[in-house]
Amino acid sequence: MTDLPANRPRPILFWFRRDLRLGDNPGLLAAARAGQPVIPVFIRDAAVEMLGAAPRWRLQQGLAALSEALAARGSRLILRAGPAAEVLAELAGETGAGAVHWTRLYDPEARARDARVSTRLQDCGIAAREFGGHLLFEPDSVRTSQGGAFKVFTPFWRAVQNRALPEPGAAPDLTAPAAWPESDRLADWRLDHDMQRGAAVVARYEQAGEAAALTRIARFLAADLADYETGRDRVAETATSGMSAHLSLGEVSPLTLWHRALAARAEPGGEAFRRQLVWREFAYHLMAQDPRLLESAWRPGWDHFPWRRDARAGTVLAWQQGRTGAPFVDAAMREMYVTGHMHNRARMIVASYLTKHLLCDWRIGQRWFEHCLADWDPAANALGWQWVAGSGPDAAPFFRVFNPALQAEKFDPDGQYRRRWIAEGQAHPPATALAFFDAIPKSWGLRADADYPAPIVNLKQGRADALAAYKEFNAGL
DNA sequence: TTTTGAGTTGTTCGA
DNA sequence: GTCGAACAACTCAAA
Repeated sequence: MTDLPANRPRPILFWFRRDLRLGDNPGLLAAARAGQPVIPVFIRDAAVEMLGAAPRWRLQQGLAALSEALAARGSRLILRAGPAAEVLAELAGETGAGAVHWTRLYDPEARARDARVSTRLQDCGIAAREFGGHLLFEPDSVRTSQGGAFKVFTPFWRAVQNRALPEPGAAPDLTAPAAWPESDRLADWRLDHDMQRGAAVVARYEQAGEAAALTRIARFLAADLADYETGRDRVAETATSGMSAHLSLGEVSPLTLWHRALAARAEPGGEAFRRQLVWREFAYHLMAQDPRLLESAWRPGWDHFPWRRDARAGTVLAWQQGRTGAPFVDAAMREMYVTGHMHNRARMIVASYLTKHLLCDWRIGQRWFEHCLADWDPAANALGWQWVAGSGPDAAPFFRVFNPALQAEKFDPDGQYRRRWIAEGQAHPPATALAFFDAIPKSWGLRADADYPAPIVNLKQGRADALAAYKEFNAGL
């Protein structure tokens, strides 16, 4: 950075990570308001390499949308690959940038990386500034009366439900630098590579980007919020907010959703929806408190639960491939494979089936979801699995075993959801059910015109076995 | 320090 | 069909 004009203002780098939006992005707004050119950058670093196939594909969609949104405002998204500290230091050198802004993240890998980046930048005389925006409440701002961290959801909810929150920030105008640095081409990154045959199928069902998020939430608020408490359980309907992937990549901020739900004045649904946003907060607070939430049982002793091992490997495969013979479970697993999403209630049912009827370690399910879910989020996924398995904070009691058949009667009474995703046995299966066979690897050897598989486990027996295993485990705890 | 009330989403069984 | 109880005890959070 020797030959830079001395009189030109030094640009600010804005490092996008899981905040792929222009509106209500405090770090971006601060950069724009500083009156200097802003250079938006996304880095393909180890955190991107570690993503599962579906979330990495979804990231590509999100980056494409962000890039387009920036271009529409006369800006650009600069793409670079490599370790973030090196890339940012280098980019600052090329552009003469004096500061880097980004939005704070909370998982242990991101925190360690961001600490390294800060140090490296400061060593180069570049300011590193971190902003909030991924959460409604910073983890250390929600405390019990004794100053500790909440471990039960309801008191956590009560502590925050009436808090005044700032209004979301506007999408800023971004001043372009005198010259743009080089950028990789998004298509060359091939972030869709691991999806193979599935990428084209999932693409039919996914709308990525900030504009899509705002359109969808507007529809949800107008049509489904008032009846959210019961509507969100009917699995064949599109009565949920559909915000999970948008939130995961930060295409919309939780603050924006919070305020729009309040403004909609649709109770009691509005409160139920805000509770769901706070569940996301709760997961992040627990992860920030103890990152081991992501990999081991939160409840002491539960890492020694007698999960079944290799003898039942075939059952895990059947679960993953949607051929357990329990129609609700199979429909849900196929929905996930085809769309990259699974209805919230269905997630509980397939998780209960895996951990209880099949007595498989919850981490097996956690990893498969990490591979398949476009909306994958480290904190929410870990908490969800531990909650169902019984090893988590505020978890469901172990004897609460979902019966897939009964759940289907209650929440898919006319069988629409099951018919939508299971082709076998239907004379004219819908395109959704057939799409599964286009998406799966050929090595699975499944055919739409085969017979629907027989149950791999008797529901009554599976439940009894799970309760017996739990009882024995609990006696020795 | 002790006490008290409560805790996302279920199922089954018997009256 | 409907309803309440049992399923287990334990930990959390506040008074």
